[in-house]
Amino acid sequence: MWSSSRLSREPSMPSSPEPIRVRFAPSPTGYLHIGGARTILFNWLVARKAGGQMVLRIEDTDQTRHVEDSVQKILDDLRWLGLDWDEGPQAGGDLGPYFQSQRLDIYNQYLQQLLENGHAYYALETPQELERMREKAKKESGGFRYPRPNPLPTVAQGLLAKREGKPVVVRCKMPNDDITVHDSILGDITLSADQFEDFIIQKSDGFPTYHFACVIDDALMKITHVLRGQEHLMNSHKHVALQRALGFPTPHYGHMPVIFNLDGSKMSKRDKEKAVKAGLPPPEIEVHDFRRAGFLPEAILNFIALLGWSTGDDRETYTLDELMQAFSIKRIGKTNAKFDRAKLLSFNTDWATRLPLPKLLEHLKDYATINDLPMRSATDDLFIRLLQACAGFRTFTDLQKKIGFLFVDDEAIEYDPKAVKKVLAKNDGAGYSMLEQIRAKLETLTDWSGASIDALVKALCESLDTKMGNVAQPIRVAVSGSTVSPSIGETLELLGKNRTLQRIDRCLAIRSTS
RNA sequence: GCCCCCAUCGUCUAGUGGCCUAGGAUACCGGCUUUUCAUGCCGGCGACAGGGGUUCGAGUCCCCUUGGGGGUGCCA
Repeated sequence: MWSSSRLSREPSMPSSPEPIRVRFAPSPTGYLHIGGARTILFNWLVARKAGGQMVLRIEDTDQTRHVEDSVQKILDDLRWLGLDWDEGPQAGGDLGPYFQSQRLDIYNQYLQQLLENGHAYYALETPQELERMREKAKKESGGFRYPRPNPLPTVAQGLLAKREGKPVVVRCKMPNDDITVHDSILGDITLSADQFEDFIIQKSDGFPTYHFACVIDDALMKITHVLRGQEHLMNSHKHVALQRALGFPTPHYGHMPVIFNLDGSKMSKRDKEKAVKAGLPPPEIEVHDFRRAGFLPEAILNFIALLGWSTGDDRETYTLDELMQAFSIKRIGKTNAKFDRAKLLSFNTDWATRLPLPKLLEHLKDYATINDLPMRSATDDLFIRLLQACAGFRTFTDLQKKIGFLFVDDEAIEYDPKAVKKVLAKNDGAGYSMLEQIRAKLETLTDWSGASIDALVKALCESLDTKMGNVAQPIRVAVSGSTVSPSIGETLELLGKNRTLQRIDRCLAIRSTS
């Protein structure tokens, strides 16, 4: 499952003294979001192309939002995508721990430093007080910016309040000068000092906020390049201020365009609940949704790589290895993109015909397993035959719809009323009569192979001077319950002679009792 | 409200002053292939948000307007 075809990697360039190190830092609040998948992809591509390292770090500083098992789920879907990491959970590394919740001592140490050198101070407002201030400011001027207390609470005062059990936070004292962030995608972004506010770096529960933990960890883990979503753009100035206060270098930043739904709304996992409530099928939002829906990781990766990045030529099909060769931060765009599932579908269809059989087999087994489908117990040989019989399929779900009848008991086949009416019952039961004729012929067939079944059907068509559909469709409906299955020879061969005849008999029997 | 970012077919995008009567992909429409569903092949429809500049010449540079997005959390 771990991408064994280790992508051909250039050995790291001996000429560059500073190896490129990137990170992906999800917070464990659920499954891996498709936008997060693109974030790690771009980071991964940068690292792998340069022979650098990929760090995976878990940002679990919000105890209230922590979701059980989500780290496991995120890692599992990352592996399924074929994206690996050199340091982090399950990979080890010298610069850990890689869970922020296990790094509290480290954060506290730097916090002391900032408190001592005056770059940070204790703030004593309660959340309720802040809320009131915010509301008041909103009414009066439309926006709230935390006013720095004058004089600042002393460290002694802060400590005392803490001991008394009051909610005390630590805030970063922002500089009085403008800050310019050099963004490799957007260019220089300058924010004037009057836009800054002294933001919280340690919460009253003793945990660091995202900004603080992120800046310290990026520095300590020697991260050189930070590619993240544009929603973080305004955070960079805070991060740069913190880096300066702490004496850390600033990594290279790049803020990527954001991915939205086709209607312009945010792609949110809540979209799924909303759709269900409206009686609609839930849309795929998280990587796991796509996995469960029968998409191929190669197609997903290829598709999301093209959301906000392109090479400039007309080529659209890339393997992960090819993406790595072609990738360049310089060619990341600035424009937000909408996620078009129809186009993903076409990529998937393409990859379904392009991927070598063993890969397809691996993915199909994964699909059958995570969906707990009856076909999951099939042998590799059978899976391969199914894949071949369904050539041209778009997703594994389409394949499942096409051959699912093979894994249902003969007595449990449900007949689609529409199919029965159209193919069997119409014209005074012409289809049933045809079925009786063909059943007799099939029974005498000794060589039960797709080719000879097809030949038999063809011969019957010719002798009756009728179209293939008039013969094949009644059989198809009789054995599968629907009008869709692989070619008729293939369908019957896969089912086997006994089951074929049994199903035809049952179909005819049901007719006479209704 | 304030601050920041963005702006080419419905969608993803190519395009960095003349190669653009704007290219590709997808979607859609039509045709062909076909024993079902798909696939595949051929053809068609379809965009430079608006207004000012700059220039011999603007999708490409500048300004304004409009539109979209983001930030303004003891979330990340």
